[in-house]
Amino acid sequence: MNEAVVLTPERILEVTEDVLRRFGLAKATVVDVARALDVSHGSVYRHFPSKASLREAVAKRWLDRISAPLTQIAKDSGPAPARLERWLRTLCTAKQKTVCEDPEMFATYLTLAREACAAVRAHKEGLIDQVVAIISDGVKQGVFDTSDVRASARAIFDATVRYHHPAHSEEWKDPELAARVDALLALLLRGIETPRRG
Amino acid sequence: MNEAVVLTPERILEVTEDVLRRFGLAKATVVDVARALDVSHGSVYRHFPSKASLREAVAKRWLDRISAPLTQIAKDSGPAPARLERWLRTLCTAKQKTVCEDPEMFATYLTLAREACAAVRAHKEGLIDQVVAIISDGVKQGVFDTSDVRASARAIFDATVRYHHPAHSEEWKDPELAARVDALLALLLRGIETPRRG
DNA sequence: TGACTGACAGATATTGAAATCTGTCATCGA
DNA sequence: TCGATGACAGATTTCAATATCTGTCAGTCA
Repeated sequence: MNEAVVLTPERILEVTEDVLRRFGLAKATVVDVARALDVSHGSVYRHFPSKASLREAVAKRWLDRISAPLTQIAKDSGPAPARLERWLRTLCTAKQKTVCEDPEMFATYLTLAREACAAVRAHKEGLIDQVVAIISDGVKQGVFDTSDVRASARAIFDATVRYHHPAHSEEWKDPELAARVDALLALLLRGIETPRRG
Repeated sequence: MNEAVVLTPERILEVTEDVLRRFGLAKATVVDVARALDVSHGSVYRHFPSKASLREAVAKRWLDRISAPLTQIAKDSGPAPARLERWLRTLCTAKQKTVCEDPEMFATYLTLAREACAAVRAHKEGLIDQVVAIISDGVKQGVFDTSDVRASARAIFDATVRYHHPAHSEEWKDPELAARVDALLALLLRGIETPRRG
């Protein structure tokens, strides 16, 4: 039966993603996951208290994979405006790449995320914190001008929502997408940068 | 039968909205509409070629009701920045008011709009045109600074999407909503306004 | 002892037959 | 003549019986 490999939550999650990819969200059952792991479905319940919590964990893993490269940019040093722009572009491209390369899996993750709204909330809060970090740096560097860093961070995050929120993924096929993102980012950076004399 | 009132598309649409409100989107049938009008359902098909086209017409009516007050603001004269802000606030509040006062009907309109994507596209184009008009005025008045009026109009429309696109209506319950809209609009206006010396 | 199993009850999903609805059109009546 | 009607075929939805799944737990085995 069990091929001498220990059953860990991590291994269950990997196989679950596989099963979701093969069967689709609607058809994938806990029994399928257990079968793919070559254990009884009772064993899966030893690590996850419910199917919902298993789904939530898959959603969380996906959100964490999105966050990882962004955290790096937020921690970097260097001019804040370029970093803010790179951070926003990385966020948008990450989502747009998934939907483009694997639309079915994107739809699956989207549904899972909708169910795991607490995890999504935490994910968003984490992202806002990163924008706060970059903008704070910018204020220290004298290149950003704002009286409320957190409010500005949220405003910039909200303003770009159309290009990273899955609800708008249908509109990412637009051939003018890149130009529109450029225009939006330029506008936002102008809105937060310290006016240069001249 | 017919109470001496002529059967017009307009009257059908009014009654259809009524039927949708009473029965809900899923249950409302063409037969229900015909019954409410006291005619046979064949008569309804004399004015609308299909149920889909009837639904589309209801969606269009709703979108037009949203547009109407905005068109007025776009046509007004006066300082462009204040007008742009008022236009955006009116757009956001119109949507937020519907979802707050009649969430079921809002959900109905939302589904109808999703089906009538051509009508929605035209609606959006019309709205962008209005923003273009306001920004053009601003450029003439010397208060707005942009090299591409249409790109700026789209950027501003996109940037506020979170506060007027129905996909985000769940997030409009946030008690800090007003403050967040204020911060966003301030940022956007700063981004497009001609820098003042000082 | 402690991870795993598999039988079980209740919840959920599937299925196919029956009912209803959509869209058409020959016919009616003003 | 021309809008309205209502019977009809095919598409869609409903509903209830049936099958499958979720989550539990007493019992097994290393």
